[in-house]
Amino acid sequence: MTFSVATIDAAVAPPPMPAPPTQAAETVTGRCAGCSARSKGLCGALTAGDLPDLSTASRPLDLLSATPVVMEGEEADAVFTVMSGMLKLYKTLPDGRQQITGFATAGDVIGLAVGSGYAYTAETVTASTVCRMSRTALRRLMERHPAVQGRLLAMTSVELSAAQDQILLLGCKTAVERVSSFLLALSRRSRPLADGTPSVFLPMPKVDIGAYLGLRPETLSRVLRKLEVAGAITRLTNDRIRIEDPAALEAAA
Amino acid sequence: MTFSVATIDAAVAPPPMPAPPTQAAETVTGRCAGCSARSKGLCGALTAGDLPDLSTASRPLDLLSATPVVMEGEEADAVFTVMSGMLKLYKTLPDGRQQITGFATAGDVIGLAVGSGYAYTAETVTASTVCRMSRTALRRLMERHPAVQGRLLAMTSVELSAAQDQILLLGCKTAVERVSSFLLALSRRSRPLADGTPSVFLPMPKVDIGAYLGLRPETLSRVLRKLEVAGAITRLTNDRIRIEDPAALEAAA
DNA sequence: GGCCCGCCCTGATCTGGATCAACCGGACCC
DNA sequence: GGGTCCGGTTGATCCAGATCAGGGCGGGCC
Repeated sequence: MTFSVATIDAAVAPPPMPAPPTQAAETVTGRCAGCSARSKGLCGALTAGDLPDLSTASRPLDLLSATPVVMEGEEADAVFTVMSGMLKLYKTLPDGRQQITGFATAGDVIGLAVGSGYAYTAETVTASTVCRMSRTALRRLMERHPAVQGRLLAMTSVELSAAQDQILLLGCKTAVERVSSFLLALSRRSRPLADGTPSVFLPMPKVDIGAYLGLRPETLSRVLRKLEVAGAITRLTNDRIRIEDPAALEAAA
Repeated sequence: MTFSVATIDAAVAPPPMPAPPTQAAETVTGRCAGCSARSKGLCGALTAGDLPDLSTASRPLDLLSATPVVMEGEEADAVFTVMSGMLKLYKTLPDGRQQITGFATAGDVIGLAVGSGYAYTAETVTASTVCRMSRTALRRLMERHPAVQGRLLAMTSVELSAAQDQILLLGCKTAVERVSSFLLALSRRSRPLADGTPSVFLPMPKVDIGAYLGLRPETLSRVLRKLEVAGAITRLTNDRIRIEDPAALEAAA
């Protein structure tokens, strides 16, 4: 079952990125140099002089939305760094119920596996660009550059901490508390609007946000309405919310 | 606020372990050599020749039950390896609600922190022995023995995977599914009874199991009764359950 | 244009687990 | 012994959120 890779290849957004019009030498050493996620994720652990190692080890992929990247249980033969866009990571129960364990954005690394199989499915929610690196290439990179292993440990630790926060959210909090916590967490990671008020961008469908927070979409909708009536938020468009009263959300979370 | 360490010192089970009656040289190099958790946790990454490094970096502590070891938010100046006993790790909301994020047993490392403060509180549920290592000693050990960092990464990855399983449990599963999953997970990590049937040991109070599974103790009690009536389990004592029908639990999980 | 389909919202009803309350039995202390 | 305390269990009731049902709207396609 190598469905995921086949799917990725099939879903590469046309046109499949023509060769850059610069010199041929640029194509390998320069690809990573100009990468927007260059300073994030694993790559941030390397200096400019190490860029050739990185460029030869990885390959960028442009993906349409709703494209699976890794599938839970499949042979984990590669990791992916998100360069742009957003992916959802989720686990599925035998009867089809799904729990989204996280959303990945630029700089996040997906596909790190403990055993041989991926622990979750990852699928784009918007058109995205990811950078593929085979597991063996990652291992080589770690051996040659110990800082990469350190970075990997730091990133995994941050993810573990986030997962424990999510356990607290799912185990203890009410619907209003969950949504408030979620909006606050997102707002801390996004730029405020031109007028300075914080806002959050929600490109994923409401059913996915619900699946992340352990709520049905109907409940999410009702909670958002309640927060709006209370004056804590304003729904600008379907996928953007302005935080009117961060303190109120903080109190509700 | 160094409440945790002060508490630990105060709670060391008397008598405070008299100096071993062997040669003085043994006291440093030999302590780790005879450790029952020697092959587990961080220490398993080191060979016998490295034992002096380990012995000088760490110090064992005997603790009574209900003793806090690390406190959420406190300055994270040390990590602890569990040698024996069991601890509960939990997070607390401002209003006092608590979510247990995990139980730690022999070989587990607690107190790894992303920032400067511990991410959770850890407290013994039974009398336990833990081995304290300062953060700086751990850093030195990692620099001198790169394998320790690799082991740390592997352990953190396993914990992350477990945390994601718990997110799935809390976000999707019903009470019966949660309890069944919990019993199965525990039974996989424990020895079967003399007659070969699997069993689980539950030294922690029911309210703690509930706080781990996102259930009230009343609900846990009712679910256990239901599983017993269904013939899937037998309650031998208050703290030991025999798994009569693993397949039934599997189906219910 | 008109149709369809997916997403979202809202209202009505249902229900799994929480909450409230009472009781039991063992450990501990006086 | 008798009391108290604490953990566990059971029963009765409640309620937050799930489920069921219907309707609106925008975007893609014929």
